[in-house]
Amino acid sequence: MTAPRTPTRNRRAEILRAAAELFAARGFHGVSIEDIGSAVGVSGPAIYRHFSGKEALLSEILLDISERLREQGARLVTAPDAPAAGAYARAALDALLRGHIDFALANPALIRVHERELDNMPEPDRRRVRRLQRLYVEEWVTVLSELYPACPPARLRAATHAVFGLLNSTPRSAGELPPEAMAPLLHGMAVASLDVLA
Amino acid sequence: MTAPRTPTRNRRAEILRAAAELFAARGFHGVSIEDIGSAVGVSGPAIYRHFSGKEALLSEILLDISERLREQGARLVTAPDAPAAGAYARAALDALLRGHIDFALANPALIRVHERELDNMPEPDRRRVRRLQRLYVEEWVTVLSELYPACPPARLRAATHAVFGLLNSTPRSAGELPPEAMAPLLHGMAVASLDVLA
DNA sequence: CCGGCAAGTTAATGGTCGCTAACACCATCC
DNA sequence: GGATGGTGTTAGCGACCATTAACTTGCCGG
Repeated sequence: MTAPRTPTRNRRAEILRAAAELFAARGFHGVSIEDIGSAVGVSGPAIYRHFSGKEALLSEILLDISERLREQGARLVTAPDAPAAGAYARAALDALLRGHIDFALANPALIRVHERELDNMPEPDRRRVRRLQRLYVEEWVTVLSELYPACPPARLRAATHAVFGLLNSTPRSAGELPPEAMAPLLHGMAVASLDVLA
Repeated sequence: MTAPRTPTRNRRAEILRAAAELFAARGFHGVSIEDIGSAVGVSGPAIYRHFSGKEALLSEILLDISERLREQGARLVTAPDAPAAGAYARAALDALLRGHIDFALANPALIRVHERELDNMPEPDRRRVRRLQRLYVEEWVTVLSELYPACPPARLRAATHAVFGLLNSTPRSAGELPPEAMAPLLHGMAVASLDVLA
């Protein structure tokens, strides 16, 4: 009765978190299975009791990140009805920004892995991640095209990628400002930068 | 007389360019010496005729990038005299932006390597690159502190990193827009985003 | 009590990789 | 024209690494 609950799930989650942290710090090829094992107090091949291989780890990490971002975006955009055409889109953009910023500030390591390690994924899953990323970008483009209807889609997409670069700077500027100061700064900078699309 | 000129220098430069491209595409640990060799039509250990090892390649690439950026920044900031206090700083920021954007658009692979591979460098050189990067950031902060004197330095530094993220999005949004359209877009977005520091 | 399963362990295997060794070619200089 | 040095080549060595095999241990249902 006092026995350890959910024995497998905890280890799985532990391993995933440790692997993400290590991948963020040293890159996929710079981390060995042994490294990941000893990071959770277990040595080497014990990982294979929970995952089919090293690539499976990366796949699960990246799929989880992409799904969380995409789902968050979809939730916020599909949600309410339209008070006034422009005001709704403005609120949706605000929500997208807030969601992305919160995620980036809370999980700088995940953002780093998401940015860097796509090409090290096995093929079937890579396509899925790319699809999710594309859908997420399209959420942004849809909202932005409502705010800036005169702007061609290619320009909206380029601006979206630029804003992602801005928001994802969190792993690089770690420690410069506390998160409570960083969040509104990034929000303000993003909104202002997008206003040149008008 | 029709013999190949500057035999060593060309090979060296060729190898550096190929290595940078490969490092950008697959990451330092994802590229083998054999890969680099065959990318320049030479096989494997021939690289060691020109470089002492794989890490030396990365060192030379990163030092070159950091020095080019820093030198460019220093040149533009130290250059002219001050017409009006604010107008000069405005021009200096414009020059910094133009320089960084031109570099990023012309060399997306180098930007990628510069962003990602610092930790794979051997220690003595890593410190030098970090110093150059810090100096480059300080150029920006100095100019910005003139434009936004009320803004605390930590905030200026965080904003600078964010703008770098925005400008360095070029490798990710490749092909969305032609460079002639991308450059003014990034310039405008950066200027606008920095204006929230006022 | 006991068979089975989940989750570890260490040892071994096969492959890749960085790097060195040993040798070959060819221009140039005395 | 022979020594020299720069630039290649292929073969081999030692290290590391992902993965598998074989074995241990402890919990838990019957």
